[in-house]
Amino acid sequence: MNNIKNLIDDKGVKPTYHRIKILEFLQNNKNHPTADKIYEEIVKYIPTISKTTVYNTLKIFVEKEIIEELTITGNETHYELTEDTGPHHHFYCTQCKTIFDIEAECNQECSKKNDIDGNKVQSYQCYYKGICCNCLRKNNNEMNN
Amino acid sequence: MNNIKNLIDDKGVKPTYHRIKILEFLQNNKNHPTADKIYEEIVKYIPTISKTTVYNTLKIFVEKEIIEELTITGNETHYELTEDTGPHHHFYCTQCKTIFDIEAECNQECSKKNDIDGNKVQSYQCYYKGICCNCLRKNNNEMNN
DNA sequence: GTTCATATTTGTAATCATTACAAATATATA
DNA sequence: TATATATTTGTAATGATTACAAATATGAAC
Repeated sequence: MNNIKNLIDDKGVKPTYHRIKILEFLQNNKNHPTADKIYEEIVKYIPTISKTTVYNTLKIFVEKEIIEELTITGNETHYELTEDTGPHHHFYCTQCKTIFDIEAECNQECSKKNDIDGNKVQSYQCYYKGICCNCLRKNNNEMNN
Repeated sequence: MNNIKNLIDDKGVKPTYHRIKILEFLQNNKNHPTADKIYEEIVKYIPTISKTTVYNTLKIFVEKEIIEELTITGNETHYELTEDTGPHHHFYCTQCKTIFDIEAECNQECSKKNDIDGNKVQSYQCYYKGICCNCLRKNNNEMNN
């Protein structure tokens, strides 16, 4: 709670109750939620919160690089904390729509560049799309029945 | 023209006039156009074409892996030919909204995997977001005036 | 060539995430 | 306490994409 407050404060963002709760949720949910998912969960605890506030807050957090946005699926943005856990890739399962982390065993150097060919880099993302192992197994079981 | 016809035919897609023109456009425009941009240009030559046809066609092409979709910006999908030019990254300028290729000097091996940790890979993308060198220069000039 | 089944295309309406915007509320400052 | 500023809220608008049914074209069988 307090470290979250400081995290926001340090970036020059006023740590309001709403903002703290949203960041807290992202810290406890590493499954790359969408704005809508965040709203659905937060509204259980803050019934008066509006979806616009969630969008506004997420936008501020992205600008301040407190969180990062993942644009993988094409129709909704997912969010994650700007982690201290080092660079990682993402896997998006087109069947169950889940996004999960993939250890980035290669291109560590790419992720650290803040300049490439004279262009100023603000963020770097890599993602795989495909069928996750859970769905593969499920599909296989259904085939054999 | 004929090679495009064959390219479509080989993938089991009937090479209709619309489909050939759409693929032809993508072959001549390497600037990662959106569905809307493709429609705008094609409709000049085929005034009766509908936007739905463009979307349908692009979807078929993606399924057959004739083209690839880039989901970078979060609010619209960009398309490019599944190139024979080897893997590359993309740079998205948040100021001028341009997408251009970046030579992939690292992680060549990642892009070739069709299995990662037991998950079946269908596509792989890496992108940078930031300010391109043209916009940087422009911004700099404006500052000095 | 005609008939029939199928594939493709079209146009319109719906969907859904996100944003715009102005009013309402809370917060901080004098 | 009064006033300015920041935050939050609710509603309406936007815009890319999809759903869907009707219209049209294509191809095979006769």
